[in-house]
Amino acid sequence: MTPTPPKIRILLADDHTLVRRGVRLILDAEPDLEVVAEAADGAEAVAALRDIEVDLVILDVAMPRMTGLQAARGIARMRTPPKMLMLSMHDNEQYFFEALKVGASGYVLKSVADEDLVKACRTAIRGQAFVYPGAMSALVRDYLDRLNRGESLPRTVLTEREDEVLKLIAEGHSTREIARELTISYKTVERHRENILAKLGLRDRTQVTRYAIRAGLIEP
Amino acid sequence: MTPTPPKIRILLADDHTLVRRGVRLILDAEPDLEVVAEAADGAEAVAALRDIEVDLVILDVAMPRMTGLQAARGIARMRTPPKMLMLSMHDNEQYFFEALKVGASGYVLKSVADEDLVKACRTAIRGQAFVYPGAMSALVRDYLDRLNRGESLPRTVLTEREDEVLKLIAEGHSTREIARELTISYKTVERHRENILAKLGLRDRTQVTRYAIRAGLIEP
DNA sequence: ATCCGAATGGGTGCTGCCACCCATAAGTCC
DNA sequence: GGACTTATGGGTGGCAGCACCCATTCGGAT
Repeated sequence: MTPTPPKIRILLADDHTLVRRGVRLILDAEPDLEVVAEAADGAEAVAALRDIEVDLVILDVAMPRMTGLQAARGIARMRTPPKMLMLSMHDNEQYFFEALKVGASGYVLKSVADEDLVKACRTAIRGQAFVYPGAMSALVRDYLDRLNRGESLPRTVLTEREDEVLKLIAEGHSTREIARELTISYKTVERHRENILAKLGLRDRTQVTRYAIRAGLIEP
Repeated sequence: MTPTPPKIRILLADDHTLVRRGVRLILDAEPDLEVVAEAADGAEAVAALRDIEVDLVILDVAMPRMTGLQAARGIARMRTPPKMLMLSMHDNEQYFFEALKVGASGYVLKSVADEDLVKACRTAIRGQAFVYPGAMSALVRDYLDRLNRGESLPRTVLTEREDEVLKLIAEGHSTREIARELTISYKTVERHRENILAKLGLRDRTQVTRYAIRAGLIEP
């Protein structure tokens, strides 16, 4: 009897039972992959990592209590963090960038085919970045090219001040209110807002709100 | 050899491959249930119903092109509509009421346990309403009580048209875009928006966005 | 027959948002 | 020392959002 090679140990975090079923079904069918634990939210996933050792964490981007992105930030700060693969419902560039920013090795959609999910796992384990196929925009391609050439880019898009203003905008405050809150001029807030919209490629406050919620910066 | 009883024929509509995997895995394991077709969005589901005959349609509430709720409205208008079971990611009253309003027999969360999903299917086929367990708020309980006493529904605050406008506003579309989308006047959209703000007690589009996300009407 | 709600559309005016233009002080990087 | 970024602030103009006002049509309920 030949000894089987060690399998890639996977922690699966998603709040939807049905999704966990589907993913587990696909991964456990592979000879080199094994789902060794499941978590129903981000906090649970982080807690589980303190008890068991895994090679790869598959995180749903949007989960209650602690979103996948928030969890990923925490996991990335561990001493020997496992690889991370973000699972998302949204074919969305902003999300994708957020995921890479927090240290994920890949980003796959819940609408992916089986083989792509398996491929993403193996790619992530090898330490390479995986892009969900079929939806790779020029923006994403550029980003990955730079990444592969070793260029540093993880510069946070927004400055600290812009982050503050972003949050206040997303919380529904008017420009005037924000100015009062930060004790700066109305015009300065407008300037920050302009920069935020330009940098994130958004059009107005409504989109800022959705962005901030997606990114886990504020609660809905 | 005893003849097997006819299985309940199910159409499964969800845009996420992984969810379809999970649901099919669970249902096909039951002796009396059989997933005979799948669809990746609402339009596909409606189209499929023209070709094949099913007893039950399981619809994801949020799908591209045509949402599950929209599809359900269309299906309900068929000559002999199949039973409908809405599948949602959100433990959310607004969604639940919407589902019942369009004629669904049940509403289950994607986080349900296997048995509950199976139970929901069988309950729907018997023509009874199914409420996802564990998340039945007082509001829902009241509603079902009234329903069982034969009283008419307390009607959701917003009209169908207002719901449409609400979603489009929350998705970041401008008044002009919405007018074009719905092929109505700019002023009419403004009127709907005014009514929405008044009815929900909101002040502007930003708050509408957060409300819609909180209510689970749109994805962040 | 009447009344009401829902959907449609118009007018007017205020205010806020957003896109351009401009500048300066302080800090960092090379 | 210059180049660059960040944070600060001003001006101007256009258009959108929002709050009021108004009306018509249609269908269902009383």
